[in-house]
Amino acid sequence: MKIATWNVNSIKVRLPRVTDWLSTFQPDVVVLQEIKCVDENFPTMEIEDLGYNVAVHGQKTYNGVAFLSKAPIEDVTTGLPGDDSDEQARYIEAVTNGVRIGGIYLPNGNPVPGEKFDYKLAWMDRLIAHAKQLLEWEEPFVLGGDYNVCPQDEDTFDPEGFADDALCMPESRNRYRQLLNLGLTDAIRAFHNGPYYSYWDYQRGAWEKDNGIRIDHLLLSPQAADRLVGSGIDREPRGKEKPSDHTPVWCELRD
DNA sequence: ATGGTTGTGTTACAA
Repeated sequence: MKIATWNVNSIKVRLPRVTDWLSTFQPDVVVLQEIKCVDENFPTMEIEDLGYNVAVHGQKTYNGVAFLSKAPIEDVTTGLPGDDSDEQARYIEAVTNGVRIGGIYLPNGNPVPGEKFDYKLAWMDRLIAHAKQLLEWEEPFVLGGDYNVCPQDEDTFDPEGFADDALCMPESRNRYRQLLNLGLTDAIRAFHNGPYYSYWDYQRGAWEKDNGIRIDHLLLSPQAADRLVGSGIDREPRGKEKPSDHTPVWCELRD
C-alpha cells in the first residue's frame, strides 16, 4: 500500500491539482494538511468520486487536516492528545487497511523566540508522548505530515540562512531526533541520502533554483518499517500551474 | 535590491 502526505495550502484552490495527482499516482492513503476550510466546505464528494473515503478535521482560515483512503476508514480521532485547550486543527488519526495512520500539521513556530515557538515545542512534546503510547501496542503505524522541521543541515539549501529559523533550531531538531530515538524510521532516509526536498518557497524563484527544504516526513513504527519497500518525493505537482509550495512525500508498505 | 509570493478574508496575518 502506498501512503502519502501532502500540504496542499488550501484545498479550495488546490482541488484540481489534488484530483489530478490522486488519479495518476493512485495512493492508497493520503493525509492532507492546510486544507484551510471547515468540514462542511471540504470537497468530499469530488474526492469520493475518485474512489476514496474521506475524514476531515477542518478549521476556518488556517490549518485543517484530512484523511483519504481507498479502504474503509475506522476509529477516527481528531486533535493531538495532551492539551484539551488546544483548538488548532492539526491532527487526525485513523485505522485503514489494518494500519494506524496519523496526519500531522506541526506548528511552524516562527518567529523565534516567542509564543509560537513555545507552542511548537510543547506540541512536539505531546507528539512524542503520543508516539510512546502508540508504540506500546507493538503494531504498524505511520505518523505522516508537515513536521515543519528540517532534521539536519542537508535538509535545507541554506543551512546558515536557516540557522535561527524555527524549522532548524536545535530545540526543534532535538525533538524530531527524540521521535527517531523511540525507534521510529524516517521512510525517506531509509532509501535516500543527501538533499531531497519537499518544499520550495513561492518567493525568489526558489523552485527554479531548487532552493528547497525537507520538512514533510513519514515516520514508521518498527512493525510498519519491517514492511517498508520504497519511498520517494514526487516533484511533479510542484512544477504545475497554481501549485502548492509543498509536494507529496510517499512510502510503500508490503501487503 | 533590507527585496519577493500565495492564501484567507478583509486591507492583517500566516507561511
